Amino acid sequence: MAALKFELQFTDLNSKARAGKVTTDHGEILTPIFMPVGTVGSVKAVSQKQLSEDVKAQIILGNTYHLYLRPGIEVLEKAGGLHKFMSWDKPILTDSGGYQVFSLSGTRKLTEEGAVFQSHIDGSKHLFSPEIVMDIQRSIGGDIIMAFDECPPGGSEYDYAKTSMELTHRWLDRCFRRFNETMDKYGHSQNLFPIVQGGIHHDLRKFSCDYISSKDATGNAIGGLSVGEPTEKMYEICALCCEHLPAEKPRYLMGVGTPWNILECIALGIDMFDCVMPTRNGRNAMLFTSNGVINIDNKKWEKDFSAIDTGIDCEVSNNYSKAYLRHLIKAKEILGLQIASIHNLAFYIHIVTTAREKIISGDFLSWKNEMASRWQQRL
RNA sequence: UCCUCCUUAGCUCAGUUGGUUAGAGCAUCUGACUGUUAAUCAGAGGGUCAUCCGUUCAAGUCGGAUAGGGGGAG
Repeated sequence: MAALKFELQFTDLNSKARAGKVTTDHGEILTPIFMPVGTVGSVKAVSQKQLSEDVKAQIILGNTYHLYLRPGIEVLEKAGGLHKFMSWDKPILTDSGGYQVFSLSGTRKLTEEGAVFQSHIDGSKHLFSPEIVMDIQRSIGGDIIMAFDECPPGGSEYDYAKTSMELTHRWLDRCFRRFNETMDKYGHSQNLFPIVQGGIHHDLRKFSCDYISSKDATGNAIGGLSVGEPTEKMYEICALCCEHLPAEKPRYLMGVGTPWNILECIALGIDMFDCVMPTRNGRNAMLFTSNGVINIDNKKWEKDFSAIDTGIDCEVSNNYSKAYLRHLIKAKEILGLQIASIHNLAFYIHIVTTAREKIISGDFLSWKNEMASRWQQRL
C-alpha cells in the first residue's frame, strides 16, 4: 500500500508536452491519458471487459454525488468498495460532486459549511460539506479522490470568481484535514487531488495554483474550464496553470474535451483528461474518427460497408461497418450505443497513446499539426 | 357487371357545422452536447389535399365524371 507516484519520463523539446507514468495500488497509468467517465459505476453502454480489451482504458471515473445517492454508501461499503462492487481492478478516480453542485444549481444552497442540494431522484435534501465528501469518497474507495470545490460558470465576473475561489480554498483545507484524519478502507492507498479555480482571471488562477501547490498533493487538478468560456480563453488559462503547478506532479484538466482540445492541452503540459463527450455524443450518433467527425445517423452511410475506423487499434471499430452501425442506431438497438461508445472511447485513447508515443519519439508537434490538417475542422 | 368505402408530406394518418399562411408522428437534413439528471434536446425542409368539371363570395371539406385501390354481391 503506497501513495501514488508520478514519474516524468519524457519532456517534449518543442512544447510543454510530457510523457509520464502514474503508479497506484491498482496499477500503472501511462500519461498523457484519457479517463472514461463512469458516473454511477458504469461507463454508459460499455462493459468492464470492453473497457479493458476494446477501449484499453487504464483508469475510469466515478462520481461521488451520483454514487452517494444511488446505490448509497452502505451498499458500497458492504461490497468492499467500488472496485469490487463493479469488478474493475484498475485505478478509479472519483469526482467530488462539486461539478454537480454547479450544474444542478437550480436546487442548491451554498453556505460556508457546504452545499445543500436536492436529490434529482426523489427530491430529498442533502448536505455536502468537505468532510462529508471526503468520508463518502473514502467509502467509495477511489485511488484518486477529488477535493470538494465550487465550479463557477465560465463567464463569471472577477468578484464572484474570487469569492468562489476563496471558498474552494477554505474547503480545500478542510478536505485535507479530514482526509489526513481518516484511513484508507480497503487496503489500497487513496490520493487527494486539490483543484485550481479562479475563473478566467489570471491573478486568481495564479494565486489558486500557488495555494493548491502548497498542499504538496500527489497530483493537481485544474477545474472550472470548458464551462462556457471561449476555447481560446480555456487554452490561455490552462497554459497559465501548467506554468504555475509543479512539474513533478501529474496535472489533471477536468472535463476536457474534444480530441483537439486534448491535443492542444497536452502541448501545454496536461497529463490527465476526462470527458463525457465520447460516450454521450456517441450515444447521440456522433462519431470521432481518424477522418473527422461523422454523423452516423445520416442516410449517406446507409450502404457504406467500410469499417467504422481502420485508423485505430480497436477490433470493434475495425470490424463493424458504418452501414451496420447506422442501422443499429436508427433501429434504436442497444448494441448501436455500445459500438458507438466503444469506438469513440477507443479513438480518444488512441489519440492520447499516440501523443505519448510521439512525445517519446520527439515528433509530437509535427504529428499534432498533421492531425489538424487531417481533421480539417478541429474536432 | 352492380353496390359500397377509400385516395391529404417519403410512410402512417388528423383535419371540427365549407371560412386566415392544411397539421402530427415517423422518415430526411441541420445544430447542440466538454469533472453525465441527456440512447437526449432544439430547429429546418418537404403537400397543385388522386385528376378534371361544377356549386359557392369562399372547396381538403358539397355534387358529378374519370383513374387507382379495398370490401361485398353476382
